Amino acid sequence: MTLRIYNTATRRKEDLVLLREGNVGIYVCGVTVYDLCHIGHARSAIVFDVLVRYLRASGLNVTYVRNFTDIDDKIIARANELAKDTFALAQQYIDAFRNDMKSLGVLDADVEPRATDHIEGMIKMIETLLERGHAYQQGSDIFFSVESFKGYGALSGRRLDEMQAGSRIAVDENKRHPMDFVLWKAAKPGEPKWESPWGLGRPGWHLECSVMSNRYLGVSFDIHGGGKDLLFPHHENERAQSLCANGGEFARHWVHNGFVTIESEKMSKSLGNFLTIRDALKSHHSQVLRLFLLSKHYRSPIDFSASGVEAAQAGLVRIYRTLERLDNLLGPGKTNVDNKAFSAGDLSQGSNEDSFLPQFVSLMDDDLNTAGAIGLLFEKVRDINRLMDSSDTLRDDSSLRRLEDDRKDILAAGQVLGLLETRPEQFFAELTRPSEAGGIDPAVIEEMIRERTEARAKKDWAKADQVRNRLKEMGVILEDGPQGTTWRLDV
RNA sequence: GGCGGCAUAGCCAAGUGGCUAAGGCAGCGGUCUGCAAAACCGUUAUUCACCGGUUCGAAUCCGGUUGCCGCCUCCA
Repeated sequence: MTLRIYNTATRRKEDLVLLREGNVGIYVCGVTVYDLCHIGHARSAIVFDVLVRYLRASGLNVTYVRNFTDIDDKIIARANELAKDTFALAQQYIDAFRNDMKSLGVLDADVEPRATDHIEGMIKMIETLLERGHAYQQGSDIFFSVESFKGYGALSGRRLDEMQAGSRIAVDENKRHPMDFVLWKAAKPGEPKWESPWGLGRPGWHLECSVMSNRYLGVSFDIHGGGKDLLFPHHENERAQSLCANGGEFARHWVHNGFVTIESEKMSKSLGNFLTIRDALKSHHSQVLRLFLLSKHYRSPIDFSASGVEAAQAGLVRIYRTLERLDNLLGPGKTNVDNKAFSAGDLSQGSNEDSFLPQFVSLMDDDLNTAGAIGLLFEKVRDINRLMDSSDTLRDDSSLRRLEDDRKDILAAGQVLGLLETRPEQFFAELTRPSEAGGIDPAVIEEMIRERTEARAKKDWAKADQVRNRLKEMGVILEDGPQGTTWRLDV
């Protein structure tokens, strides 16, 4: 596997060349914990979740760091609004984040550090920046001097003289250059504060990521990720500080995911058009949301719409129906497949380039083309159904073996995408739970089916159809098969 | 003002120099079924916003036009 992934810093797809062979260090900017997460956060988390799952499945040893920013202006503002303690507020939303991520099937990062646990490191870093002439003090505030770093702007592709600093927000008059940013802020009364050589205060944004990535991954590491909106100023500033204080390369590869829009507009609180993960999960199954969010390339904007998610659900139902058929034919499949399924050795064994997994790998290797990979999954599903439809399959050993292999393959691919990890019957049960399945009594359904079966035996089709229609109105679909009649809720 | 992105069927969406332009959803026709459901088969873009150029060959590269979006302020 050679993952080729777009590097924002060079604006090109590049081979992921690792600093230490076999190991990947990845740092992703998590969330500032002052409110519930929305589906934009979900997309970002899912994209990097898939990246990490894929790297691991390729046999790499991944160290995944995702931080919490738990001290910041917005947290303070929110805490004041609610008359709450900032730490309690942050903790509340860290817990909420963890719950939401779990619901979405997003795996925990290996390290989930918090800014407030690294104040000491931040102070040290500021001292280094001061010593090296990259920072200056104004009163009790410390600023980073963007003009002291000639590479400033290289990451986001901007030039200092082309940016319109202050066009929309007043520039702090203490700054030497309008783009200079704060490293340390003197505490105002009632704000959380820490001791420092410059008096009581708190760190500026950006600094925590520089310190924590360095602490857990080193001066130079492989991948730094986050939403596109973090590119400037956050990542630009982070990079500037880190390179000035630590040297090295900092992040070798920058990966940024695109936004989720609603009605083609970026979600924002001022427009009131943002949807929390919780609310989204009330009306949609988590795997449906995942499939939906992965069905477009991660760098493009994706528009969240009810019809789009419903289409994703219809597609996922199709896959699960096929898995259910496979289970009925072959017995239940393993829910957990070998998570190293995509390492080069495994792939070369008895497979050619046209077979499913190598194709899946080549799509994923091409800048994480999950949309293409999902298309491939559907093609495989059709192949499987076709094979199961052929009448002699039931007695044909080689067909059965092939179906076993096919199932293993799609489950392996699904695992990388964080999909298909549920048993089909459980998936269908979960899918109907949020809707009004509550009013349906299985015993009543069974009785009605018995009634209909009797009518059918007497070829009383009118009565049989009447029962079918009554059930249909209740949202129950009947399926007559060789083993008798089964029922399911309409989804 | 600067920077970046996008435009592919009714809808969603891959494909970024060369076989018949993936796949999903929706629709229509068929197979199966007493009728259905599910599944399968067929069908729905001679064409990829528009104009010009490069090339033996372009949805794919280059230039221009139009439209939409994002960033330059906190944001995943």
